[in-house]
Amino acid sequence: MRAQINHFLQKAISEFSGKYTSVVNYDPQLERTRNPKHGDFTTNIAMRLSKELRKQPREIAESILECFPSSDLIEEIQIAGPGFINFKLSSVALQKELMEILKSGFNYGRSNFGSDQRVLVEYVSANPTGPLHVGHGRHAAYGASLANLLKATGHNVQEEYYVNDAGRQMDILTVSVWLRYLQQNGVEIDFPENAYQGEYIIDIAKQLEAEPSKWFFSKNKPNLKEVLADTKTDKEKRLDNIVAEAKKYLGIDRFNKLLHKGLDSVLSDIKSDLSEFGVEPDLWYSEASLSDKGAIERALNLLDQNNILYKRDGATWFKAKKFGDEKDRVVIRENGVTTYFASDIAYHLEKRERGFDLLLDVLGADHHGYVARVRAGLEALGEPPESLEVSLVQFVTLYRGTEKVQMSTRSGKYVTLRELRNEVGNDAARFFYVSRANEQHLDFDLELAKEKSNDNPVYYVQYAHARISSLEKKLDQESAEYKEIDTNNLSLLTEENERNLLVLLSRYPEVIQLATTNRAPQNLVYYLRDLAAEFHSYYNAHKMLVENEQLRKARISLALGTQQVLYNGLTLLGVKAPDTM
RNA sequence: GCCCCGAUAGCUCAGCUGGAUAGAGCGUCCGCCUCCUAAGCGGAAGGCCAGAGGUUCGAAUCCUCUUCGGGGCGCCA
Repeated sequence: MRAQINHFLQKAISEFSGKYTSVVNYDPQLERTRNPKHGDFTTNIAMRLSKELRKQPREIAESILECFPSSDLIEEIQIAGPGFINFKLSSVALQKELMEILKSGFNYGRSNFGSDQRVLVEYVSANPTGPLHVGHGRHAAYGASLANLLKATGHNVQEEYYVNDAGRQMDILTVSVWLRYLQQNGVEIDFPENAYQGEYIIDIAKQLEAEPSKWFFSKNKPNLKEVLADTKTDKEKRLDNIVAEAKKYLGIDRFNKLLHKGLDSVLSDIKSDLSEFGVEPDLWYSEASLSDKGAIERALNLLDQNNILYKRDGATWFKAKKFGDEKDRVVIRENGVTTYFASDIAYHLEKRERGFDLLLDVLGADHHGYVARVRAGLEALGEPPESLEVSLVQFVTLYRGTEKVQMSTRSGKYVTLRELRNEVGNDAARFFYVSRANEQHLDFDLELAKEKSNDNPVYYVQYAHARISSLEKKLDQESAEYKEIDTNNLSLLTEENERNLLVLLSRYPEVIQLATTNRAPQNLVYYLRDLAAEFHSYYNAHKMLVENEQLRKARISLALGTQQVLYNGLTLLGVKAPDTM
């Protein structure tokens, strides 16, 4: 719709500007109006050309309109205010659009706007050291919705979860399980406060009891007393000592086997949690696999060949500053172990090598400092810096009514995504998570999300869909002739409510495109609320199933078109469109 | 100290690639079910868009500074 009129306008401008060569390719910037008094679309082109052409905007507008092709899509064109050109859509145009919705069904609003650009959306990527919490839920909902939007607009999308299954945190996970297991078996242990505290560790340890042979435990007790009692050394160092003791006691093979017990357990919990939440990454990319196949070494070698690495204080540094970062960064520590950052350069290089044009990372706002550094890494390896795009997601604060729910990751006392979903339901969770701009802190009110009332925006939108389903059900009880749908008399849709609804429906494809370009699913959320409101308003003001057959069928068509758009939009957000409520 | 994000109705927030009288929900107040789902609708009140400059025909939107919040600045991940 918009594209069509934009096309006319461009033609008119280009014809008009034959006399003024400088303005041939002006983008008309056709926009929807806010105020219905100004028609449906508006352009400010005349005002923008005014200075350059040294003419009054209104005069320019007149000239452009002389070149504007006549079309049955436009009912009225007006020059208004300081020089806006306002277009009012004809009822024919609106009817055509409704027919388009009914014909295209789920494809309505989809486009090839992205022209098949290959986009890799990486999101959540939470460390596999414990269950997902409510913050990760926001990442999941945002990332998945964004991926859906990109797909709907013709991008070739891969969704990925990067599993940080390497490094110290895995060792800590392993000893956390081990120590809990030992406790269960009568070994007296003062569990370190900086090991993982959560209940789930105890659960994993309990599952070990079912192992056929107790390969990770033997009669001779580990020599932990000394290590644990050593309160003089730093507690992090002490934890490392415990790890060392565990490796010594178990041997590296058994230690790794135990590590995988813990990892698999946590990861399978994360996978099922996300899956139930409607989030299914195409690939779970293992960090450990990167070093296994030598990708990190290879990336570092490439950097070295380009003379971008140097040694200092026993460590190997990357000249990040040269590429816009605020300081250089370590890639190989003094102890010979590569840093997380090194893995990340390797991973992102590898993404590019897999052929992705755009690497879209959804990260926590606390990672913002890290963006410049990874981008620097890519650039140093000859990749365009703009191939990495990052969407930062701010934190979530849970409220129960007005009361803040206290959480602390350290003590393992936090509300998990699973708990949240069980309490408020998947639909409310998905909807609430993406209602807020990703860069805004989100206050998530559990009470409101649970509420089955008009206060709850999820139900409000779903209710509009269900109401229409209910109409259909009514139709089904009637004669074949009565329930037959035909769109031959859409011109009978002359009520103000009907026009408003038709106009709003025709905006849907533009909203999808806008939400995608802005990386802003909330644009769609607010649109769906508006659409639901418009429908509820119409529904209350006018009866759908009227005696007059032609009018009835026209109204049913409108209702079905509305239902289709609600369905399409909710589906992109991962929210169900129920038939009954 | 440096960097990122935010500040819009009593509350929670949209709007931010500049447009014409600044929007929604909640809350407050007044109405609407012998009628297709009242999980709904109609109406009223409520604003110096944090402050000050600047750019522009035009600024909530862009730039600068200030104030107040949140977060980040590791040879952690």
